[in-house]
Amino acid sequence: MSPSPGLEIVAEKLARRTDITQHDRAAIIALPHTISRLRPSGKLIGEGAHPSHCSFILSGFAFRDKIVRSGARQITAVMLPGDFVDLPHLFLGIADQGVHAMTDLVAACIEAEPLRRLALDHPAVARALWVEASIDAAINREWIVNVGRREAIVRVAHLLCEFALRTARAGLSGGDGFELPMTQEQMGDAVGLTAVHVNRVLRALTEMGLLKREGRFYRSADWKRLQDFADFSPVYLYMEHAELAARQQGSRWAA
Amino acid sequence: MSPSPGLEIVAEKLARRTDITQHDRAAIIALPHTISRLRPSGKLIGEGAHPSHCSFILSGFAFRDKIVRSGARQITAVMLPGDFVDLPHLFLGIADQGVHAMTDLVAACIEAEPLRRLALDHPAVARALWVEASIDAAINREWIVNVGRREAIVRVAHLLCEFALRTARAGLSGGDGFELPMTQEQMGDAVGLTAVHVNRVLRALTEMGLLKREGRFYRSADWKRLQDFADFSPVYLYMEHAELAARQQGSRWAA
DNA sequence: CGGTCTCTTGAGCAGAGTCAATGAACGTGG
DNA sequence: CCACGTTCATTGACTCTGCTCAAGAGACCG
Repeated sequence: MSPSPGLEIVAEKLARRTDITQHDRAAIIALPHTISRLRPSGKLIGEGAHPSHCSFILSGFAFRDKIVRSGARQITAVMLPGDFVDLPHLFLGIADQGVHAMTDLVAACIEAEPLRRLALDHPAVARALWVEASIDAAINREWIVNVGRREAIVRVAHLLCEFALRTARAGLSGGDGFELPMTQEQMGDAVGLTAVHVNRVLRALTEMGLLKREGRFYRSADWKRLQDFADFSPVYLYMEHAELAARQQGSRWAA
Repeated sequence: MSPSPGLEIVAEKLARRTDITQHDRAAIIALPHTISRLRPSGKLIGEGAHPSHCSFILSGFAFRDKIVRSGARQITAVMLPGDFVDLPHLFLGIADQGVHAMTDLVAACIEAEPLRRLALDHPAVARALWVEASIDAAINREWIVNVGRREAIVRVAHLLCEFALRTARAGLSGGDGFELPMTQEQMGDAVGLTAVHVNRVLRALTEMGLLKREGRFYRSADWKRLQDFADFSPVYLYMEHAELAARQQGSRWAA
């Protein structure tokens, strides 16, 4: 826990979608915070906890989950560098879900109360945070659809399409594919399948020529065709127009 | 569309969780709006539309849904009187989902831009709306879990438990049960099952003595036991303490 | 009184789960 | 440097939950 790397990157992130004044920016950077480093499966927040801070991911992946009575886990969200981890709980007292590191993780833990005050006193910041929270919720809704009404192979394809775009937006996609640092068990927990079935379905996608895998690195020879197969439309990610146009045209890693 | 019934009730709703000044209250009531009446399945917002207003339900039920390629529908949320319909889209340009009336519906359609301005200029209002949006999202997350990781009969029981509390909070629960004006097909679309299977599962719940049905009116002889069976914990509804205590003790309709 | 919508129930099927075993990759301690 | 334990990926055989197809019965409406 060192207070070294500043919150400039948080201000950057918020400024990407919303006009932020220099004054707002300074207020963001001045927020009290610590830097926290976690190992895979390390706990950021426990289910039922009263979070006193709101984390922002600097590097690594994290996920939110809930455990059902049978012991099964459902992952409700995966967060990438540049995502806020705790926005859903910022104005609710209790976390209704746990948050864990998926990989080695570095996060800026911003104290919640100052952040709430900042949001309420700075309309532009409020707006920017609100948009982030709204997108978080939009992804939740798409996941309900994915888990509820698509067959297994389409679900997994959809998950891959989502992360293709999100990793690209986070600057993690090298150009012709992306690394998705989830075990097949975690993928199953995200889309409501067992790890065994995820494995079979990944094989099927590969055999169909829609996907290439090397470990956890995923490529597609025909990105557009995978999106079609996956019933994937990126609207719910609410990406900035420029970004989306670039991705859609395949400037990054579509064939 | 008549501007008659005022927005006092919206101010009330927001004041239930957050302290709102008289000034805030006046600003809310002054928001430009119309009253709209819809028949079942009438459209409030189409998927892909650019909503220019944010509705608040005065009476009746509404739901949000998305259609997948196969033509199947997934309901992502059901809204009751006192719920905001469009909060998830307020600061996003496009609606990623459709919103329809489930029953005869009366809603106050508040113009979006003035509402946004109000929220940004009045911190207490922003906070109140943010909390509402956060609860909306919390329900989404619980639905992901329900659809992804619970077996059919538990899913349906969970849905019933949720609406037992939410209808009670909305003042719709008569005392010993509640009316849930959804067809079994809609229930299936909400929990990721077919109508046929919902029917079978409702029968099973009845035969287990956990549920009594008369048309769409649902009762339980042992509310606590149904909650246990349903793996239901009301935390995610973030009800006010007083409400929750009352419900939990069965002062309304638990046996 | 016919048409439509919803609920109900049966019979058979299949998609995804369970159980189990094997192998690869990796880290760790001797 | 190697033996071992752990985690993850992979594959097969079998099971079962929930789906599909189909048909009938009320209820309601024009």
